[in-house]
Amino acid sequence: MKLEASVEDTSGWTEEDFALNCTYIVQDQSSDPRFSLPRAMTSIPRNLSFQYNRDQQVTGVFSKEYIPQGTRFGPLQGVVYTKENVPLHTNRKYFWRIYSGGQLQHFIDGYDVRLSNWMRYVNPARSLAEQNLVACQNGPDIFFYTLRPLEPKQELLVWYSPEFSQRLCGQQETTDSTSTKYTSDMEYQKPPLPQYTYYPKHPSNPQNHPCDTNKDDEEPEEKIDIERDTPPDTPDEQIMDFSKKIHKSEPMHEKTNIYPSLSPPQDVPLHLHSLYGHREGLISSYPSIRSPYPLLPQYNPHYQHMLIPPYSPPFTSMLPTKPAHRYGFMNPDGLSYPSIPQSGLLPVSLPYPNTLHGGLNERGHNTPPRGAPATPELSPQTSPCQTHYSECEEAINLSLTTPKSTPPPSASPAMIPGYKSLPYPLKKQNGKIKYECNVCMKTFGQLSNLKVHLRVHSGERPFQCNLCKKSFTQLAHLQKHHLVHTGEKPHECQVCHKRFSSTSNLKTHLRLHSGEKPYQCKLCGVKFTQYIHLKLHRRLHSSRERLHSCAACSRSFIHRFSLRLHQRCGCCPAGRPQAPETLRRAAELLERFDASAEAEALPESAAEPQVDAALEEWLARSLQSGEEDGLLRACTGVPQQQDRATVVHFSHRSSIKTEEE
DNA sequence: CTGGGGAAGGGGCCC
DNA sequence: AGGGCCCCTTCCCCA
Repeated sequence: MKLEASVEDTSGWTEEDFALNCTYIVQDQSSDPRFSLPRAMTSIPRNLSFQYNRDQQVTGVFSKEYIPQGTRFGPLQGVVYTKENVPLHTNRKYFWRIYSGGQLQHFIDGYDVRLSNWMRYVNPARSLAEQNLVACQNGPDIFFYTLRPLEPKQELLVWYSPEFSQRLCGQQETTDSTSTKYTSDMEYQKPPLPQYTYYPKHPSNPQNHPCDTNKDDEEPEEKIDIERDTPPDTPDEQIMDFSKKIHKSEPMHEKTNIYPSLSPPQDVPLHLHSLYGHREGLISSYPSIRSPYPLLPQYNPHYQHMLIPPYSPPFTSMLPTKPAHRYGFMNPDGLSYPSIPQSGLLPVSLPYPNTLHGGLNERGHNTPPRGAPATPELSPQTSPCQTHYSECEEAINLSLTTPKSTPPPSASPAMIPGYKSLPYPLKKQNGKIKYECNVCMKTFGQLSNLKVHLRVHSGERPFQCNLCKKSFTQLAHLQKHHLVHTGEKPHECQVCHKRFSSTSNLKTHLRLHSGEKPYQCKLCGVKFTQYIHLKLHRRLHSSRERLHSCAACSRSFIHRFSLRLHQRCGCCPAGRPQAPETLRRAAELLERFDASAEAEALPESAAEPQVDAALEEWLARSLQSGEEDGLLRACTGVPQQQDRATVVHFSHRSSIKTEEE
């Protein structure tokens, strides 16, 4: 497997390959039931945005920021039907077929905007060149994977994986026969294309979408369609439902020309062929040609009975072995949502800023087990006719929380050092297998540790406090947090019997009794029980202006006499040559003296003997606390005394150590 | 302003 | 995979 940061060639990948090699998981946003907008609108991940037309209808889905290759979106959500319980008059434009063991198992219907997710709005790619998403069935779910990195403001354009196309085409006959089983009263007429089947017409049965509990919701959609002067998006007329949206300035005939293998029906102008045809699956919101042919006999009324769409990938490299079929576009967006304030942005009713991190999450619960085939048999099954909700609801809800940093994967490519298409690159260190984070290159001995670590980058916080809604990356953190609400303090100090919520805090507290101060200032030797106190203390030193700089090297000092010492003792690289390690340690010690109380007490104009005396004093004090100083004395020429013989011993130490008090 | 103490969160390792 | 634990870090408040 390739590990370089280049874009991986996925042309030979199976659906399982996409599942196993995907690096980033983008989950839907949770839909707050208080929102008036449907789930299809509110579920859009934060790193994506809708594009709207003048009528505030969704015309496409765009990236808001850089999205790496190997990012997974989904699963597609909608109403689940089995073959047997598909309502006869349901609109099949948003049907996706789920197969198991080569057999059609059920459909996921994205028609109902309240029960489907944002993926219904993703437009199909019109060419291999512009395709950047591939639709794959993993288990019982359909996911979209990025085939290549998406730049900000790039439209998401999807097409089926080769396997997907194969299944769809391979099932044509099977499903044809299935469909005809319950079409006794249909007006059968041979379709113009051999792949078509017919849908039974039941004019007397006004059955609606089974989950359309509120019929009022349905009406505005139809009304808007009519107002657009386009055919209503009803089962009876859906085939006439071409889009009202203008897609860029590209003329339609260019689109059709992209797919010369698609066989358009006769009697229809070529440029209109792409407007009709898809009855299920990938349908387009592109469009926008108002038909100069108000009556298209070959589509109406017979096409309205069509059950099986002519699935056909538009790209030769993805073409199945079966003959190519027609490829067309229809408008999936027959809906209008009022009060969308800004096009291209999330609805303002969402309770979070749309600029937040893109929600690139770690591989979620939906992911098939690594190394195991992503088959329906291995994945949880969804019962028929129930809303196909994500199994990651918990994590989705948590995505509403605000991680402190933007996940690097959503940043520019340059900020993703060594981005790889493999989720967990393996490394061998000392004979042991290490799992490497492909964002920060940190390695882990256990895969589970890496997975937890990845939440640092993804921003995923799967564990939410049900009291304050704060969320955490680890369950233990949530459990610890819960003590805040209960007031429980399980850890008691055996000395003063004060209680603490965590062992860490108890341990810090115990230092007060033991006198331990592990954090020492390198410059002045002051010690602290907590690191933060040392950090705050250091600021005092750094705030001192170092006005006396060495002309020969980059070092500067608070005091002029320190600079003189620096030049005299050979600490300056330009002076007496010293071994690099000796030089470093001498410079370090001089810096400490420069910041010491003894140096502070000296006047800037202090003569050399005065400075030497102060240095000697500082050394004595340092020695009392066990600090190393011999080297500095040797360097500075301060006369050695017998009682300081220990400095020779100390000079052998490799670094400044704090002696326990 | 600085030092000091506690509260709480976050990352990682081990089992 | 996930729980438990440890360590580190930061924030806040007070003297």
